[in-house]
Amino acid sequence: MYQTKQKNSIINILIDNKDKHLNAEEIYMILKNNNTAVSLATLYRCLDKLVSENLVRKYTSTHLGKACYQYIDKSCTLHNHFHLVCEKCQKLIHLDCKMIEDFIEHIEKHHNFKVQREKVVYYGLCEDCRGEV
Amino acid sequence: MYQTKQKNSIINILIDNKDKHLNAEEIYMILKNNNTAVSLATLYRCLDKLVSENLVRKYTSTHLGKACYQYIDKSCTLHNHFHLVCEKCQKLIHLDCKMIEDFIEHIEKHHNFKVQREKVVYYGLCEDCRGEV
DNA sequence: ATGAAAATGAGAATAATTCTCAAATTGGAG
DNA sequence: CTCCAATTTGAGAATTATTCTCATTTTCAT
Repeated sequence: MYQTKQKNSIINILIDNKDKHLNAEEIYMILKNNNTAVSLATLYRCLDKLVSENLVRKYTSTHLGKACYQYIDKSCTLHNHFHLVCEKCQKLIHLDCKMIEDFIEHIEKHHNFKVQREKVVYYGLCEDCRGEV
Repeated sequence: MYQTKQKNSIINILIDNKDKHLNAEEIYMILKNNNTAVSLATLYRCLDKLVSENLVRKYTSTHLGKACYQYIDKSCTLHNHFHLVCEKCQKLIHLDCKMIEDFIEHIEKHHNFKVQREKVVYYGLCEDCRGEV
Protein backbone atom coordinates (compact mmCIF):
# COMPACT_ATOMS: atom_id res chain seq x y z
CA MET A 1 0.00 0.00 0.00
CA TYR A 2 2.72 2.44 0.97
CA GLN A 3 5.46 2.97 -1.58
CA THR A 4 8.84 1.89 -0.34
CA LYS A 5 12.22 1.64 -1.98
CA GLN A 6 12.44 -2.01 -0.99
CA LYS A 7 9.30 -2.91 -2.89
CA ASN A 8 10.39 -0.95 -5.92
CA SER A 9 13.76 -2.64 -5.99
CA ILE A 10 12.16 -6.04 -5.82
CA ILE A 11 9.71 -5.34 -8.60
CA ASN A 12 12.41 -3.86 -10.79
CA ILE A 13 14.54 -6.93 -10.46
CA LEU A 14 11.65 -9.13 -11.38
CA ILE A 15 10.88 -6.97 -14.39
CA ASP A 16 14.51 -7.03 -15.48
CA ASN A 17 14.36 -10.81 -15.32
CA LYS A 18 10.98 -11.37 -16.90
CA ASP A 19 12.31 -14.33 -18.84
CA LYS A 20 13.71 -16.18 -15.91
CA HIS A 21 12.55 -18.01 -12.85
CA LEU A 22 14.32 -16.47 -9.91
CA ASN A 23 14.18 -17.93 -6.44
CA ALA A 24 14.19 -15.86 -3.29
CA GLU A 25 17.87 -16.34 -2.68
CA GLU A 26 18.79 -15.22 -6.17
CA ILE A 27 16.67 -12.12 -5.85
CA TYR A 28 18.22 -11.49 -2.46
CA MET A 29 21.73 -11.64 -3.92
CA ILE A 30 20.91 -9.41 -6.86
CA LEU A 31 19.50 -6.83 -4.47
CA LYS A 32 22.62 -7.05 -2.39
CA ASN A 33 24.89 -6.61 -5.38
CA ASN A 34 22.84 -3.60 -6.45
CA ASN A 35 23.37 -1.98 -3.08
CA THR A 36 19.65 -2.16 -2.52
CA ALA A 37 19.75 -4.92 0.03
CA VAL A 38 16.48 -5.98 1.59
CA SER A 39 15.96 -8.35 4.47
CA LEU A 40 14.76 -11.84 3.70
CA ALA A 41 11.64 -11.26 5.75
CA THR A 42 10.74 -8.26 3.65
CA LEU A 43 11.61 -10.04 0.46
CA TYR A 44 9.30 -12.95 1.18
CA ARG A 45 6.55 -10.67 2.43
CA CYS A 46 6.78 -8.57 -0.66
CA LEU A 47 6.85 -11.52 -3.03
CA ASP A 48 3.77 -12.96 -1.38
CA LYS A 49 1.98 -9.71 -1.82
CA LEU A 50 2.98 -9.42 -5.45
CA VAL A 51 1.75 -12.93 -6.04
CA SER A 52 -1.58 -12.21 -4.44
CA GLU A 53 -1.87 -9.07 -6.55
CA ASN A 54 -1.25 -11.19 -9.62
CA LEU A 55 1.77 -9.20 -10.66
CA VAL A 56 4.08 -12.10 -10.06
CA ARG A 57 3.76 -15.81 -10.57
CA LYS A 58 5.12 -18.33 -8.12
CA TYR A 59 6.30 -21.76 -9.23
CA THR A 60 7.07 -24.80 -7.19
CA SER A 61 7.83 -28.24 -8.34
CA THR A 62 8.88 -31.45 -6.76
CA HIS A 63 12.36 -31.06 -8.09
CA LEU A 64 13.04 -27.46 -7.23
CA GLY A 65 13.46 -27.28 -3.49
CA LYS A 66 12.54 -23.66 -3.42
CA ALA A 67 9.87 -21.53 -4.97
CA CYS A 68 10.63 -19.42 -8.02
CA TYR A 69 9.09 -16.14 -8.94
CA GLN A 70 8.51 -14.41 -12.22
CA TYR A 71 7.04 -11.11 -13.23
CA ILE A 72 3.88 -11.51 -15.26
CA ASP A 73 4.04 -9.21 -18.18
CA LYS A 74 1.16 -8.82 -20.52
CA SER A 75 2.40 -11.38 -23.00
CA CYS A 76 2.31 -14.03 -20.30
CA THR A 77 -1.29 -13.46 -19.51
CA LEU A 78 -2.48 -14.05 -23.01
CA HIS A 79 -4.72 -17.03 -23.16
CA ASN A 80 -2.48 -19.05 -25.39
CA HIS A 81 0.74 -18.47 -23.51
CA PHE A 82 2.05 -21.28 -21.32
CA HIS A 83 5.25 -22.59 -19.83
CA LEU A 84 7.47 -25.59 -20.09
CA VAL A 85 10.20 -26.25 -17.55
CA CYS A 86 13.13 -28.49 -18.30
CA GLU A 87 13.80 -30.79 -15.40
CA LYS A 88 17.42 -31.18 -16.34
CA CYS A 89 18.68 -27.66 -17.01
CA GLN A 90 15.78 -25.90 -15.30
CA LYS A 91 15.28 -23.73 -18.34
CA LEU A 92 11.95 -21.96 -18.63
CA ILE A 93 10.37 -22.07 -22.05
CA HIS A 94 7.57 -19.78 -23.06
CA LEU A 95 5.13 -21.34 -25.41
CA ASP A 96 2.49 -19.70 -27.50
CA CYS A 97 0.19 -22.32 -28.83
CA LYS A 98 -3.40 -22.14 -29.80
CA MET A 99 -3.91 -25.85 -29.15
CA ILE A 100 -3.38 -25.40 -25.44
CA GLU A 101 -6.12 -22.89 -25.15
CA ASP A 102 -8.47 -25.11 -27.12
CA PHE A 103 -7.64 -27.96 -24.88
CA ILE A 104 -8.13 -26.00 -21.66
CA GLU A 105 -11.45 -24.80 -22.95
CA HIS A 106 -12.34 -28.41 -23.57
CA ILE A 107 -11.58 -29.31 -19.96
CA GLU A 108 -13.67 -26.44 -18.74
CA LYS A 109 -16.59 -27.18 -20.99
CA HIS A 110 -16.67 -30.95 -21.04
CA HIS A 111 -15.12 -31.87 -17.73
CA ASN A 112 -16.60 -29.01 -15.79
CA PHE A 113 -13.37 -27.89 -14.16
CA LYS A 114 -12.24 -24.27 -14.16
CA VAL A 115 -8.53 -24.35 -14.95
CA GLN A 116 -6.18 -21.80 -13.45
CA ARG A 117 -4.26 -21.04 -16.59
CA GLU A 118 -1.41 -19.25 -14.85
CA LYS A 119 -0.55 -22.43 -13.06
CA VAL A 120 -0.26 -24.62 -16.08
CA VAL A 121 3.30 -25.80 -16.36
CA TYR A 122 4.56 -28.86 -18.18
CA TYR A 123 7.69 -30.49 -16.87
CA GLY A 124 9.97 -32.55 -19.04
CA LEU A 125 13.11 -32.38 -21.15
CA CYS A 126 13.96 -29.54 -23.49
CA GLU A 127 15.40 -29.82 -26.95
CA ASP A 128 18.98 -29.55 -25.70
CA CYS A 129 18.72 -31.98 -22.81
CA ARG A 130 16.60 -34.47 -24.67
CA GLY A 131 19.47 -35.92 -26.65
CA GLU A 132 22.12 -35.99 -23.96
CA VAL A 133 20.96 -38.07 -21.01
CA MET B 1 15.51 -54.36 -1.95
CA TYR B 2 14.84 -56.39 1.15
CA GLN B 3 11.22 -57.01 2.04
CA THR B 4 10.25 -55.44 5.33
CA LYS B 5 6.98 -55.09 7.14
CA GLN B 6 7.40 -51.32 7.21
CA LYS B 7 7.59 -51.12 3.44
CA ASN B 8 4.64 -53.41 3.02
CA SER B 9 2.54 -51.38 5.40
CA ILE B 10 3.36 -48.20 3.56
CA ILE B 11 2.56 -49.63 0.15
CA ASN B 12 -0.67 -51.12 1.42
CA ILE B 13 -1.84 -47.81 2.74
CA LEU B 14 -1.08 -46.15 -0.54
CA ILE B 15 -2.93 -48.84 -2.42
CA ASP B 16 -5.92 -48.55 -0.10
CA ASN B 17 -5.95 -44.83 -0.87
CA LYS B 18 -5.32 -44.94 -4.58
CA ASP B 19 -7.86 -42.22 -5.16
CA LYS B 20 -6.43 -39.75 -2.73
CA HIS B 21 -3.39 -37.63 -2.31
CA LEU B 22 -1.90 -38.43 1.06
CA ASN B 23 0.90 -36.44 2.59
CA ALA B 24 3.61 -37.96 4.73
CA GLU B 25 1.96 -36.94 7.96
CA GLU B 26 -1.34 -38.52 7.00
CA ILE B 27 0.36 -41.74 6.05
CA TYR B 28 2.26 -41.62 9.29
CA MET B 29 -0.95 -41.28 11.30
CA ILE B 30 -2.72 -44.06 9.43
CA LEU B 31 0.20 -46.36 10.10
CA LYS B 32 0.10 -45.43 13.74
CA ASN B 33 -3.61 -46.10 14.02
CA ASN B 34 -3.10 -49.44 12.32
CA ASN B 35 -0.55 -50.40 14.94
CA THR B 36 2.02 -50.60 12.21
CA ALA B 37 3.86 -47.44 13.20
CA VAL B 38 6.94 -46.56 11.20
CA SER B 39 9.44 -43.83 11.92
CA LEU B 40 9.25 -40.67 9.86
CA ALA B 41 12.76 -41.27 8.56
CA THR B 42 11.76 -44.67 7.24
CA LEU B 43 8.54 -43.33 5.86
CA TYR B 44 10.26 -40.65 3.83
CA ARG B 45 13.00 -43.00 2.72
CA CYS B 46 10.51 -45.52 1.61
CA LEU B 47 8.33 -43.02 -0.20
CA ASP B 48 11.33 -41.70 -2.09
CA LYS B 49 12.24 -45.14 -3.17
CA LEU B 50 8.73 -45.94 -4.30
CA VAL B 51 8.72 -42.74 -6.31
CA SER B 52 11.99 -43.59 -7.98
CA GLU B 53 10.66 -47.05 -8.76
CA ASN B 54 7.67 -45.39 -10.39
CA LEU B 55 5.23 -47.15 -8.14
CA VAL B 56 4.16 -43.95 -6.49
CA ARG B 57 3.70 -40.44 -7.75
CA LYS B 58 4.74 -37.40 -5.76
CA TYR B 59 2.92 -34.10 -6.08
CA THR B 60 3.94 -30.69 -4.90
CA SER B 61 2.25 -27.45 -5.60
CA THR B 62 2.60 -23.88 -4.55
CA HIS B 63 -0.48 -24.13 -2.40
CA LEU B 64 0.20 -27.37 -0.61
CA GLY B 65 3.01 -26.86 1.85
CA LYS B 66 3.88 -30.50 1.83
CA ALA B 67 4.33 -33.16 -0.77
CA CYS B 68 1.55 -35.66 -1.45
CA TYR B 69 1.91 -39.20 -2.57
CA GLN B 70 -0.28 -41.53 -4.55
CA TYR B 71 -0.03 -45.08 -5.69
CA ILE B 72 0.13 -45.39 -9.44
CA ASP B 73 -2.11 -48.16 -10.55
CA LYS B 74 -2.19 -49.29 -14.10
CA SER B 75 -5.08 -47.11 -15.13
CA CYS B 76 -3.09 -44.05 -14.13
CA THR B 77 -0.25 -44.83 -16.43
CA LEU B 78 -2.37 -44.98 -19.52
CA HIS B 79 -1.40 -42.33 -21.93
CA ASN B 80 -4.68 -40.53 -21.81
CA HIS B 81 -5.08 -40.45 -18.06
CA PHE B 82 -4.34 -37.19 -16.24
CA HIS B 83 -5.19 -35.36 -13.07
CA LEU B 84 -6.99 -32.26 -11.98
CA VAL B 85 -6.64 -30.92 -8.47
CA CYS B 86 -9.17 -28.58 -6.94
CA GLU B 87 -7.47 -25.75 -5.15
CA LYS B 88 -10.40 -25.20 -2.87
CA CYS B 89 -11.33 -28.67 -1.62
CA GLN B 90 -8.06 -30.34 -2.67
CA LYS B 91 -10.01 -33.06 -4.40
CA LEU B 92 -8.13 -35.15 -6.91
CA ILE B 93 -9.94 -35.79 -10.15
CA HIS B 94 -8.88 -38.48 -12.56
CA LEU B 95 -9.45 -37.60 -16.14
CA ASP B 96 -9.41 -39.83 -19.16
CA CYS B 97 -9.36 -37.71 -22.22
CA LYS B 98 -7.99 -38.38 -25.63
CA MET B 99 -7.50 -34.69 -26.33
CA ILE B 100 -4.80 -34.42 -23.70
CA GLU B 101 -2.71 -37.07 -25.27
CA ASP B 102 -3.09 -35.47 -28.69
CA PHE B 103 -2.06 -32.19 -27.24
CA ILE B 104 0.98 -33.58 -25.45
CA GLU B 105 2.04 -35.29 -28.62
CA HIS B 106 1.73 -31.96 -30.33
CA ILE B 107 4.09 -30.34 -27.83
CA GLU B 108 6.58 -33.14 -28.27
CA LYS B 109 6.44 -33.06 -32.03
CA HIS B 110 6.12 -29.40 -32.81
CA HIS B 111 7.75 -27.76 -29.83
CA ASN B 112 10.43 -30.33 -29.38
CA PHE B 113 9.92 -30.85 -25.67
CA LYS B 114 9.58 -34.29 -24.09
CA VAL B 115 6.73 -34.00 -21.61
CA GLN B 116 6.77 -36.02 -18.39
CA ARG B 117 3.19 -37.17 -18.53
CA GLU B 118 3.03 -38.34 -14.94
CA LYS B 119 3.67 -34.81 -13.78
CA VAL B 120 0.89 -33.20 -15.71
CA VAL B 121 -1.55 -31.76 -13.23
CA TYR B 122 -4.03 -28.98 -13.80
CA TYR B 123 -5.00 -26.83 -10.84
CA GLY B 124 -8.30 -25.03 -10.64
CA LEU B 125 -11.81 -25.29 -9.31
CA CYS B 126 -13.92 -28.41 -9.44
CA GLU B 127 -17.57 -28.63 -10.32
CA ASP B 128 -18.65 -28.37 -6.68
CA CYS B 129 -16.43 -25.49 -5.68
CA ARG B 130 -16.89 -23.58 -8.88
CA GLY B 131 -20.33 -22.31 -8.03
CA GLU B 132 -19.77 -21.46 -4.36
CA VAL B 133 -17.01 -18.87 -4.02
C1' DA C 1 23.15 -70.89 11.15
C1' DT C 2 25.93 -67.05 9.55
C1' DG C 3 27.33 -62.76 7.97
C1' DA C 4 27.39 -59.05 4.70
C1' DA C 5 24.21 -55.88 2.88
C1' DA C 6 20.27 -53.28 3.65
C1' DA C 7 16.78 -51.18 6.52
C1' DT C 8 15.32 -49.10 10.74
C1' DG C 9 14.58 -45.60 14.59
C1' DA C 10 15.71 -41.71 17.38
C1' DG C 11 16.91 -37.60 17.29
C1' DA C 12 19.95 -34.06 15.39
C1' DA C 13 20.57 -31.23 11.28
C1' DT C 14 19.11 -28.61 7.33
C1' DA C 15 16.86 -25.31 4.64
C1' DA C 16 13.16 -22.56 3.04
C1' DT C 17 9.93 -19.81 4.75
C1' DT C 18 7.21 -17.40 8.35
C1' DC C 19 6.69 -15.07 12.63
C1' DT C 20 7.60 -11.53 16.30
C1' DC C 21 8.20 -7.20 17.81
C1' DA C 22 10.55 -3.01 18.37
C1' DA C 23 12.09 0.69 15.40
C1' DA C 24 11.73 3.24 11.10
C1' DT C 25 9.15 4.99 7.23
C1' DT C 26 5.20 6.64 4.73
C1' DG C 27 1.85 9.92 3.32
C1' DG C 28 -2.49 12.26 4.37
C1' DA C 29 -4.54 15.93 7.51
C1' DG C 30 -3.96 20.05 9.72
C1' DC D 1 6.18 21.77 7.19
C1' DT D 2 4.72 18.92 11.18
C1' DC D 3 2.33 15.33 13.34
C1' DC D 4 0.53 10.91 13.71
C1' DA D 5 -1.66 6.67 12.81
C1' DA D 6 -1.02 3.06 9.74
C1' DT D 7 2.20 0.42 7.40
C1' DT D 8 6.61 -1.51 6.50
C1' DT D 9 11.02 -2.94 7.80
C1' DG D 10 14.98 -5.72 9.82
C1' DA D 11 17.10 -8.94 12.93
C1' DG D 12 16.81 -12.89 14.58
C1' DA D 13 13.98 -16.51 16.59
C1' DA D 14 10.58 -19.98 15.33
C1' DT D 15 8.48 -23.20 12.38
C1' DT D 16 8.04 -27.03 9.39
C1' DA D 17 8.87 -30.45 6.08
C1' DT D 18 12.31 -33.24 4.98
C1' DT D 19 17.00 -35.33 5.21
C1' DC D 20 20.93 -37.01 7.57
C1' DT D 21 23.69 -39.71 11.06
C1' DC D 22 24.84 -43.60 13.18
C1' DA D 23 24.27 -47.32 16.19
C1' DT D 24 21.18 -51.27 16.19
C1' DT D 25 18.29 -54.59 13.99
C1' DT D 26 16.57 -57.25 10.20
C1' DT D 27 16.84 -59.71 5.91
C1' DC D 28 18.06 -63.44 2.99
C1' DA D 29 21.44 -65.93 0.11
C1' DT D 30 24.82 -69.29 1.19
